Amino acid sequence: MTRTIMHIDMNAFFAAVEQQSNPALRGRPVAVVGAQQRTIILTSSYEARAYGVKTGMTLYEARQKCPQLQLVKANNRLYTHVSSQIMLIFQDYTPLVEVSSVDEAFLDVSGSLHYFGSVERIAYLIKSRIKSRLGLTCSVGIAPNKLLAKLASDLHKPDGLTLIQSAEVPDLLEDLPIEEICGIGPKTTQKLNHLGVFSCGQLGRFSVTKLKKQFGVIGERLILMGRGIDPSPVMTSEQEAAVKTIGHSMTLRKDICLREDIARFLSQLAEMVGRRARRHGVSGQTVTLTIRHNDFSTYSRQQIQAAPISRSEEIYHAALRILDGLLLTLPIRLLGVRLSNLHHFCQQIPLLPEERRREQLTASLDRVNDRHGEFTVMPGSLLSVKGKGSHVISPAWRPEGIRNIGVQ
DNA sequence: TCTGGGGTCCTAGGACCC
DNA sequence: TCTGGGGTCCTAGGACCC
Repeated sequence: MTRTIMHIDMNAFFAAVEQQSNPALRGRPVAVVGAQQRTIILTSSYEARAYGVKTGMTLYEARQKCPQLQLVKANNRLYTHVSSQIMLIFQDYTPLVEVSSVDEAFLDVSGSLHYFGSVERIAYLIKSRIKSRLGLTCSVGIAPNKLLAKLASDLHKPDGLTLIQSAEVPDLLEDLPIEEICGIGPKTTQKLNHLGVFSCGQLGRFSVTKLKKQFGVIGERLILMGRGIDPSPVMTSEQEAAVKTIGHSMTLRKDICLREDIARFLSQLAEMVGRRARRHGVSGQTVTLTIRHNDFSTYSRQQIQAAPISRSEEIYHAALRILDGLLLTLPIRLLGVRLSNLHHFCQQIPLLPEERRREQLTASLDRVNDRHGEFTVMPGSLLSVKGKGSHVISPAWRPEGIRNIGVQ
């Protein structure tokens, strides 16, 4: 059966939200940056993009490109709040909503087409509601599957609406560069180019055997990608697999060397991880310590615990044991603590339909929050203890207000 | 005062067991 | 006077995404 999948991608989301909440920023080159000292460009407005400012750039680089760039520190509470309002709008058009990130979602509208007349009508309604209620634009892609819907939403930005019909897929893909496909990154592109594959058309016709030899399991998927085939369903938060790892890491304001400094940060990271694990109702048996040195060399070491743990002190001590087994020679720039091998230790089964719906919403918002690291760490500078000069990591940031949003 | 943070999935190699 | 082979688990790292 032919499906109708919609991918909705908010345009320059963080920057657009900032411009919306502060009119002085409208029409100007704006970049949203992390709250930490050592940060990068998280998102930039279209005005800033015109100067070449891009996600991932250092502040220095961005300022070189655009000296009058307005830098705004990320206001995660605001973005999550706006995001949740957008996700609620989607629910009015289909229950099959997959929240894939804070500013993106897939909708399977196959079953609701007849209520609204056409898929274009649904797209129009969604776009105009987001625009009038929140003042934001989005790009909508419509196609028979997620892969193509995602591709479609990328074709026209900002404020785009792109429909890909099954019949036009071969023509569209024939000359499309492979790197346009979600899932084919720089390394894979490079390897494929080396094999003489540059377009999706070429990829779709390439020898499966050769691709499997070079890429393993991915090889088969690559062929399908080249042909625009993707049977994966739109997964609601209910259907989605349980979280598999919970971790926090942070680039420190200054590089550190002393064990007591390292230990202090580890205890804070362990607390953040533990708190989140307990909130999820899970404990984990594997603890991983990640270290990045000032030369950017990065490595991780893990240890299996005798039994699953979720208490912060236990996670902390596990991380410390790993640390004490290492020979450190360089200053440390980043520390990370991760809990995996997770087991559920309690189950809640909401019974009432209302409760159930609320649970579902909470779960998707949790994902919105949890998937984005920049939402979880507050600036150490804001919380540092006066006089002591210590860097203090905040508790995992959580939008308290979110749970109070009416579900109507 | 150059380079974030949250994840998922896959793989290669080694340990270990039968 | 020789050196199997399958399976599973674990570890560390890499590719990729937002």
